[in-house]
Amino acid sequence: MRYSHSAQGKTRPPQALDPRKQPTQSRATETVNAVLEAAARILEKHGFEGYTTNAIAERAGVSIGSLYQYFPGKDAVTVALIERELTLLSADVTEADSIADYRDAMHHLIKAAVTHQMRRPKLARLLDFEQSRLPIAPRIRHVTDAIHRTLLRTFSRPGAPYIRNMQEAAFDLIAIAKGIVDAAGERGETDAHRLEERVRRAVYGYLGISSPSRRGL
Amino acid sequence: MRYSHSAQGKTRPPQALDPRKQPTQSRATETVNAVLEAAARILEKHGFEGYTTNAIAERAGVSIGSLYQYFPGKDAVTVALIERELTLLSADVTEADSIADYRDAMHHLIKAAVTHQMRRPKLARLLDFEQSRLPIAPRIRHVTDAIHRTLLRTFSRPGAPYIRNMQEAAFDLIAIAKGIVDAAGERGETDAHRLEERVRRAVYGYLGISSPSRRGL
DNA sequence: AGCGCACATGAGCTTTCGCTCATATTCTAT
DNA sequence: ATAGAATATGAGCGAAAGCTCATGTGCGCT
Repeated sequence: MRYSHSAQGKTRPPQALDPRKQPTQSRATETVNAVLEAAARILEKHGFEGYTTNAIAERAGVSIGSLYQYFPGKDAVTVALIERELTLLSADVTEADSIADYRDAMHHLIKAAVTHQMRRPKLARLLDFEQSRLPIAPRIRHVTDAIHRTLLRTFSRPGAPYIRNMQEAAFDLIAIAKGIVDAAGERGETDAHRLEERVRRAVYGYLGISSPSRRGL
Repeated sequence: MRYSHSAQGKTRPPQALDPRKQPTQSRATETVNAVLEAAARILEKHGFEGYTTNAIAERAGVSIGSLYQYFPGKDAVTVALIERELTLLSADVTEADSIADYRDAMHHLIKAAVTHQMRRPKLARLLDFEQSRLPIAPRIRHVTDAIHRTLLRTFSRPGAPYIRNMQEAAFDLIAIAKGIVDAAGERGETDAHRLEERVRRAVYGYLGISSPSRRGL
């Protein structure tokens, strides 16, 4: 009976989990944001090792009681953080929908993926891992689905190569980008452009299209 | 703090000046193996959630005290398990050194990587994560270095394409394979051949060589 | 001023988990 | 058979972590 899911067992009367409910730039929102950023920073600095609710609250400058006023449990903090980060990525990714040329759209997608994973590399990696451990939260599902749909739409463009299994390809492309960037991040690489170029080679190879322009490797 | 090698720190008598002890491995080895396999099974079934020393000992059919007789701490169990799994991979990978043709060697490497990651997908994924969290154990370093060297040797074969940065390429290839296979494993895919084919496309694209045995994609 | 509501606080409860150590058991040598 | 070394056992200790709740504090309203 450890990890509490997003929903709650006990009768906790008031609002709890929803960070964006009131139109006011309220103290509640401030606290929620402070907690999320504190959680992010702790994950980046100490990993799961130091990722405790007490540490998060202290770093956020709020009491532990306040943290539990806005989040039903530790996992809810993590889920909210995942949602926050994925929303940033999603906003970037969906821009591809308004790019006419297929190649330009693909380029944009790869850049978005690499940029996201490089922005806060350790955080992205750790959250990714937690996401696989946690029960699938609808709020997260919603965001990842939007990303996925943009990929599928891009694959269906005029000018796009034939792709046997688009669903599969969408997952694989994300996996390739994450794989290369995460591993590089762990080794301390920081040059996003180089990484982008390498991811592009792998992705274009995967899709069976020749690398555009490009130096001969 | 804890971590360290798989065996004990005390002076263990080399056992067996008495030749009658042949058919059964020593009890120490039995216990160590039981513990490692128990640890593996718990990780596969419950993830880090249920990965406690008491649970490992119980599942291995030994007492918690015995576990600590052979391992200086919990992390040492994990390190030994990582070493055990990586050694299997390494044995497979280094076979590539005795394959004459460059393409055949690459094919073998990719197959080995995919097979390893697919054999016990969840275990491989979790151990991979732990490896990044733990201080670098020399025994593990040794095994991964051997794998890495085989990759570099393969890249240097006659017939191999020009590769600008072989170190980087070696890391990237492993990352691509892990990325694709891990993500697929999480979605429940089990067809190793299909995965191999996809990894090959990405890898060959990355290396800038056209995919051999052409299925039109 | 007085009242009541909304939220903040943090000491501390409860449980879990890594690990120890006093004791028991098994093995080996004589 | 007996001593003594080697090894196994598991109750339980100390620390850590998630979470609660009795109490405190600020604020709007009358």
